Amino acid sequence: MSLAKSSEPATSSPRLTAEDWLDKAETELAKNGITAVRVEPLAKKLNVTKGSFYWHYKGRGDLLAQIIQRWRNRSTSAIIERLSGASLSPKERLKELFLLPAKRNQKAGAAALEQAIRNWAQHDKSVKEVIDEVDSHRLAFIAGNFKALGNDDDEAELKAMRFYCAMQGIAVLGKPQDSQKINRIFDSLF
Amino acid sequence: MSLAKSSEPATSSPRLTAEDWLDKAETELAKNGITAVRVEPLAKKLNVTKGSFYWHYKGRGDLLAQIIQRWRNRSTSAIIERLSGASLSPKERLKELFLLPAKRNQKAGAAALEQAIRNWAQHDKSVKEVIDEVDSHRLAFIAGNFKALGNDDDEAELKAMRFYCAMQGIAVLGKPQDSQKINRIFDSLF
DNA sequence: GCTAAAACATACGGTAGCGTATTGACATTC
DNA sequence: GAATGTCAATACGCTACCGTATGTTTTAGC
Repeated sequence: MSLAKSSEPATSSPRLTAEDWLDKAETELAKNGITAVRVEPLAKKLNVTKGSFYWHYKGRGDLLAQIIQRWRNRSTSAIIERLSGASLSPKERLKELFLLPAKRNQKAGAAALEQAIRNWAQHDKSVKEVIDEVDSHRLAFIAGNFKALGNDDDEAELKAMRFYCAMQGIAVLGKPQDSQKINRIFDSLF
Repeated sequence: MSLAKSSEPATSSPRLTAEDWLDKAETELAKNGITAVRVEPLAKKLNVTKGSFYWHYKGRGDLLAQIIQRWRNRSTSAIIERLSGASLSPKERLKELFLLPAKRNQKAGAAALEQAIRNWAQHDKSVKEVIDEVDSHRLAFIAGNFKALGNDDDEAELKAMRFYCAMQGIAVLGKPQDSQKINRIFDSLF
């Protein structure tokens, strides 16, 4: 059986990769905040000892740095995907974006992850910079769509800000929120 | 000098009260999150040892419980104050509320405190309950003002939700944000 | 000024986590 | 099949923090 390429070790591979650690760390971050992503507890959840961790990473700080880096890349490229996601009108694009936090298609709480990172940024300046960058990126994207809908630059900027604030507000309130009311709020933002 | 009544020990009183611990804990919570409110570090910042703390409180959990309790009381009574703050039109009331996070009149970041608590609630169910209660309270207050402006129940509820989401969104983005733009957003929410 | 309570200090045992050093188990390559 | 590289286990020292137990000092009442 030399047709190896065992890219998927099914349930639990005997060996771990650096990404496995990142994934678990991300999950833990989303669930319990940045202070909960510790190497020894993570090791237990991965059924290994921290001896493994310190082979893949220089230390805890290294792991945290890579977490925020990966999130930054994904958050910006995710928008590009939607941008290139053709066959969508500007308003449809915005609706997709608006309903993201509510949707469950995301891998187990992308909204929770963002919340956790946003909170993390309150005590970490470098993380705050990443968030500001992502926010600017998103705002530019949203404003672009409002312009495509016929708004002038000034109006588009304002509506984009209002749109994004409402989005984040819904996420922060963190209630189930019947989707009907959310839809009506969406429609009232143009 | 028997004209005592030393209610204000000026800079640093020789003895501490339970409220002094609460204040410092609250400050620490707002600045660095709930995991940063630890008894020994707090003791250092208060220039005492934890021997003092364990006289005033049963333990760390006790302190945390009182923090959230005090915030709950203040957050609900604060609205009542504004309600009774007469000589204000409904719209003026809403504007006051809307601009709260931006204002610096609050004692060193009431917005940061709320953010920290909101995050804390993500890993603590009992805290989440308190937040939900406060949110409901505020939403009811906001909706009441929209009704006073002539909106029917349904419309008022929707606008209140949109208003509150925008508010929280602005707070969560946490940028300096020129107040002019915020004012325009406010005006567009009616 | 003696006393009891209030406010704080000191000292202790215990846990959890970080990071390092050393060694061990496979796997690959030659 | 011996060397090398990859991934992980074990053992260690260290720090931070919790909570308790037990002094010690300050304050107030009489």
